[in-house]
Amino acid sequence: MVKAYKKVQVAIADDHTLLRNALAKLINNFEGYAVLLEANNGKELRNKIIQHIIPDIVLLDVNMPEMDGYEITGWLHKNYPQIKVLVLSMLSDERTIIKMFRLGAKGYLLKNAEPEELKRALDSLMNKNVYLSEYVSDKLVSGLHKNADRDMQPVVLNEREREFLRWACTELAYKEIAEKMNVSVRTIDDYRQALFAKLEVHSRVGLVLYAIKNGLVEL
Amino acid sequence: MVKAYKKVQVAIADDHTLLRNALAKLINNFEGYAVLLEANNGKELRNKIIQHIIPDIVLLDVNMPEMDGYEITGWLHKNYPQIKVLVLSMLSDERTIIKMFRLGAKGYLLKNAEPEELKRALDSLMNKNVYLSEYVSDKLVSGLHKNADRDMQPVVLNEREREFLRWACTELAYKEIAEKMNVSVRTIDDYRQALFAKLEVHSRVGLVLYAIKNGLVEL
DNA sequence: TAAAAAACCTCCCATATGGGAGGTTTTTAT
DNA sequence: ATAAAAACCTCCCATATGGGAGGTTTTTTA
Repeated sequence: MVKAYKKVQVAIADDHTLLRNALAKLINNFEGYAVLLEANNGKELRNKIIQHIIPDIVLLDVNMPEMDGYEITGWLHKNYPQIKVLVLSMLSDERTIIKMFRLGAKGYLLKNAEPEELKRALDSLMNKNVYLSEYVSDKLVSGLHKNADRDMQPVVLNEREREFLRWACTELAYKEIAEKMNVSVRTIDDYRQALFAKLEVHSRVGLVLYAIKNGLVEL
Repeated sequence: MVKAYKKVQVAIADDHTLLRNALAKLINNFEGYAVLLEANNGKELRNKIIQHIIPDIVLLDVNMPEMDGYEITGWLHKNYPQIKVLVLSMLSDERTIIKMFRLGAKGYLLKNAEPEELKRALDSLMNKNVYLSEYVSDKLVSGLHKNADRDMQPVVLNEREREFLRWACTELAYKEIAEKMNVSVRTIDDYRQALFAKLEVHSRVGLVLYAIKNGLVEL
């Protein structure tokens, strides 16, 4: 605390209070870093930044209520491009990783990383403006290889499709879903086919998995 | 560090290294508590305890690879009943909570709790041998109300059923799963029926939802 | 205002899924 | 040693699901 140089200011946004606080402690113990602010979700983070509490680095959970990691990353990239976003996630799928980098993230860290890796990531972000673990680099490269186009533009669902998707994550048969949504079973078939195409799945289980992975349903 | 009295020895088992380490820091900062050991999963924790590294309290994640929270809690309760288990979970469904308490857990904490609540929980565990947050008490009571019998005895799946359940959370058809598991489709039907009965669902979507809610599959 | 797309529909068909009645063999527990 | 259970199987049947060809009506957008 008697250091003369200015510490790197870190912001943490994560709705898991326990993890967030613990992370803050961890980071405050890192040489040269200090936690400037903590937020429960993207909206809270944005509000504080708007009030001129400007961190150098934002440590961000992908899945948050109110304003998730995607939104806030996009907003930061647009309005405060100098703030470096380090994504902290439990998910290790290509899509999420690629999506976050496209939105402007500078690094991606899995939640089961070692604390040393977090330190390395922060250092790398300050020195080289980017952090890529071997694991993430692999995912990025192989991901870019595959579908240069489709994976890049985020999937957009309309309200009707989202509603159907939520019902699909239910033990109701399509016939029953049709009744719930006041349409014929055939229309449900159309929703299903549209979603199958958009989400690149071919079964109801695929729909359920997508919906859960992307937080479109409550568990 | 110059305290005269003996600190309460805490063990942490969680596969999220970052959270685990951070939690350790947090707890080491609590007056009167010290982290004795950290483990990546239940099996690792068990091995250390067998080697006579005996904590007073175990802080346990429900969802871990190798040996999950359920197994290790049952094992601890049977072999080291004096060790108090505090469950740390992201899930807040009645079933999980009730299951853990039946298996011998002494407290249940959500991962988005405040650090203060963790401190309170630890204190309560040492003083009163139990910790119930208001939230968890509610869930317990309402849960007990409903199905006094079935919900109480924890659902036990065997290895074959768990394997099938993991495949069920896949876009593979049962026929393909049968090939993967080297059994006939009819045998798969048996697994399915057994699971439908045990988990009280009646569709594949129900299986998927259960598996995800209970952390039996990786997302 | 014309074209496109979104929202809804009918009829058809193959395969997947869920459910029931029965059976053998191997493993586990008493 | 014997009973129970777990693990595996055959055959049958009804419904659910996934996929295709085609159509009307309303809303959006160029």
